[in-house]
Amino acid sequence: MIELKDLPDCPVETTLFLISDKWKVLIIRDLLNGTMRFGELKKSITGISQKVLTQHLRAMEESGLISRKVYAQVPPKVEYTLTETGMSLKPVLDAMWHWGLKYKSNNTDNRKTSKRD
Amino acid sequence: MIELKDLPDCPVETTLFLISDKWKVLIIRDLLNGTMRFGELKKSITGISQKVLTQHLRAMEESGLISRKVYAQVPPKVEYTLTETGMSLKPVLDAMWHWGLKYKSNNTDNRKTSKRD
DNA sequence: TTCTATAGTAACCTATATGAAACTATTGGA
DNA sequence: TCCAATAGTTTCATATAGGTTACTATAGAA
Repeated sequence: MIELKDLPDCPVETTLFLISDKWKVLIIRDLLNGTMRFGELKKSITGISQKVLTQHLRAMEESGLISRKVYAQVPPKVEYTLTETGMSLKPVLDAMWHWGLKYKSNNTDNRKTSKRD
Repeated sequence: MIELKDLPDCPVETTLFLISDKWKVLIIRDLLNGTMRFGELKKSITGISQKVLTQHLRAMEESGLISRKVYAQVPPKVEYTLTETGMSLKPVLDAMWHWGLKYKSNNTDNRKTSKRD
């Protein structure tokens, strides 16, 4: 379990400590829409390898962002769900969503009105 | 200059494309309080090396997040300031700030009420 | 009996990020 | 004359992240 003393003083850094990672943010983005199985995550997150996905899921479980539920069946079925803590990251992701949209639309506008290329 | 076609479809990924990086976020955190000189940033961001700071500042200039102003004097004086685009990341950083605070306080509470260690 | 599906793990290799240290330019001051 | 100060750049070494492939378990279906 992560301990308080391991966390940076600055709250922004604390957040970065837990999710300053492209893959983790993308996992959260997907799980915000609900529980997913391992294979679904792998399909959904373009470019992630099985190893890296597993590593990040383990780390996020460790820091209390997601929970892992194993079904005792064959072939295996494992479901990942955001914990309340993980869910509470929604405002962060929302802010990123809005900013990303705006950045792209600004880029478009600049291109239209720009005098040089 | 970064072009629209280089950006991912998902707005969250677009944001990550530009700031999914601990150092960049910390630079933005500092510059949200106003213009800073190179040396001030270096002092303020614990653990960053000169080389890495320079690299990230260059990249952020490239993506239009910050502007760089060189004063023609010796010893050199270079100031970095968030552009409007960079400034518009404040809601993202704010959300991270709040979340970081909450995560830490939850961690404290859990520790107090937890039955096992 | 052999294949399929799923969620991994393990070993090995490569790529990327970062760190450390030396070096640069230039002016004013001791 | 030589040093301090600032904002770098360059080179080389290392650390961390990620990629690839092979391997595992096991119930049920063909």
